[in-house]
Amino acid sequence: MKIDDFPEEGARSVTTVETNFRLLEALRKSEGAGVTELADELSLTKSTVHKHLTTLRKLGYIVKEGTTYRLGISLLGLGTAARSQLPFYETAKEPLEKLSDTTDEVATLVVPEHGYGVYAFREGPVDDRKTHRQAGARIPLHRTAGGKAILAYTPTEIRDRIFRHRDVKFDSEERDTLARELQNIRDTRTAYDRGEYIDDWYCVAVPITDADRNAVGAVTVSGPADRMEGKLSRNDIPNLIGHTANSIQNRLRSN
Amino acid sequence: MKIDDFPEEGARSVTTVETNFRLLEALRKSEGAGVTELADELSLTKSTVHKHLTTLRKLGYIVKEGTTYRLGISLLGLGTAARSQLPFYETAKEPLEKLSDTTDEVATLVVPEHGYGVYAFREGPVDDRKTHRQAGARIPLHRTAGGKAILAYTPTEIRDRIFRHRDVKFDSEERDTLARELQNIRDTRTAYDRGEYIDDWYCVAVPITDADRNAVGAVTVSGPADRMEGKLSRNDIPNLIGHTANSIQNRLRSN
DNA sequence: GTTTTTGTTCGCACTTTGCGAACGCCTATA
DNA sequence: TATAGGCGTTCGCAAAGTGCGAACAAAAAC
Repeated sequence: MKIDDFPEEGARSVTTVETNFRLLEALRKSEGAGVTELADELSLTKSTVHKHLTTLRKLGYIVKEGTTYRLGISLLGLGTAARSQLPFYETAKEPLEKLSDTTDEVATLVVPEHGYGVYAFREGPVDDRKTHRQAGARIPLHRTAGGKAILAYTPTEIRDRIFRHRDVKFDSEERDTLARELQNIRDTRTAYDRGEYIDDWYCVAVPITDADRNAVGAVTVSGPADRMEGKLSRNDIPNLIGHTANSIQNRLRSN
Repeated sequence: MKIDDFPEEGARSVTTVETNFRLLEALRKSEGAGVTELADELSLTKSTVHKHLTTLRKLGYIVKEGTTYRLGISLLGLGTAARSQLPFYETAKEPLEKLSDTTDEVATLVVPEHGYGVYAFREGPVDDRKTHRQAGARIPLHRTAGGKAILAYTPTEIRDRIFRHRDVKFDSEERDTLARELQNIRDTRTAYDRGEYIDDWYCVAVPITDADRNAVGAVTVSGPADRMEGKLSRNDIPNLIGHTANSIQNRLRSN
């Protein structure tokens, strides 16, 4: 229900709000920007950008330092509220921290949300200022370990709807390969990404499913290709992830 | 600069954006709500609310399950991006986790932002679904330990500007009491909140200051009054916090 | 000292918001 | 099974407010 929640095309929407969020996303990427810079980037006039920024500043969601604008820490409040409403977040947090500790790699909790995977939690030995790796970042479902773990436990028609919406095209060969891979994931409960999504970055994932065997999330461990290669050959990682995922899943289902 | 960043009164702003964020804040508090409920709460028509929700859904920031709308995990991305742009967040995280571990209480990093304190980080043994205690939540500066630690290292004229903006009124006695307390904080580098802000909840804080001796944040430890009372009498907590704050401060200043 | 680039303000045309009313669906109750 | 009241959704339209452009101010670059 949640994973493929898209409004119908042509549904009426508020363009002013869209503009506003384009601004926020621009600020997210640029870590501090001025009015002209943002206006150029988004093809808006300076006055429009200025008015929007002033509004956000008044609301306390962005901050102005000298002549540059930045996202405000207050924005975290919306995200953490969303996260705490996840039925399994509080129980997942500790096991994930432990998982990251024992593997000494990055552990994440991925959750499906309108056709993407979204990191609900991310913890590990990597100081990461890259926004696309932080909690809240969106990742493609069909090219990541966590995403594929989720897709493997998602009904076909929903899967197709997602691909259609996200404009993911497969030729028939790619389609077969994916189908085989998903079957394999269902057999082993383990999904892999060997540098598919980010070069030299390996990731292993185990799905979390609800009582109907539909994916509600995935637990992942990821790290640099060479280091992960070694750890994987010792074959302990998938089991550790599996235990973490299972304990979260059990506590979820016993509610 | 950041702490008292307010747009001039009467500055032009975009009312549509304000409405949209009122909606998001309503969703934040209600953990899932329907169109009618939100329309009533915000005194808007159902059609207006519906259009805004559809827009946010299209952008992927909220999610519709059946007939209720919830905040989406994607919102986390904006907040984590803001946080990672803090010059001392990455270095502060680990010491704070350790502080929470050794004290076995909640440890936080509070940062000043337009007249409030904002939790940039919060970690501890309390499963907290209350939004006003999560990372990103805003707390009053003059009634909390973290806030007072920050105020103690903020120039008087900025302090007054904040109080004016946040509509905090003091009679002359209260003003004197606060002044004495802030002086005491400067002498000891330690601020206390003994149930002032939340009943039966004690908090201890140490400021983080920049090279000009202006506050850029505060490290706090907090917990239930009785338990904290005991721990404080053994007098180890303020020192632990102090060490954590100092190590963050040193690394910040050596950049 | 001059030129360029930046942020900010203002008034206005036109896009768009937000409203109200109507519709259809589902649930509760008789 | 009928019916009433609740809900979310759709639509057209008037009023409102967005977004533009031009002009100004202030700072930075040359």
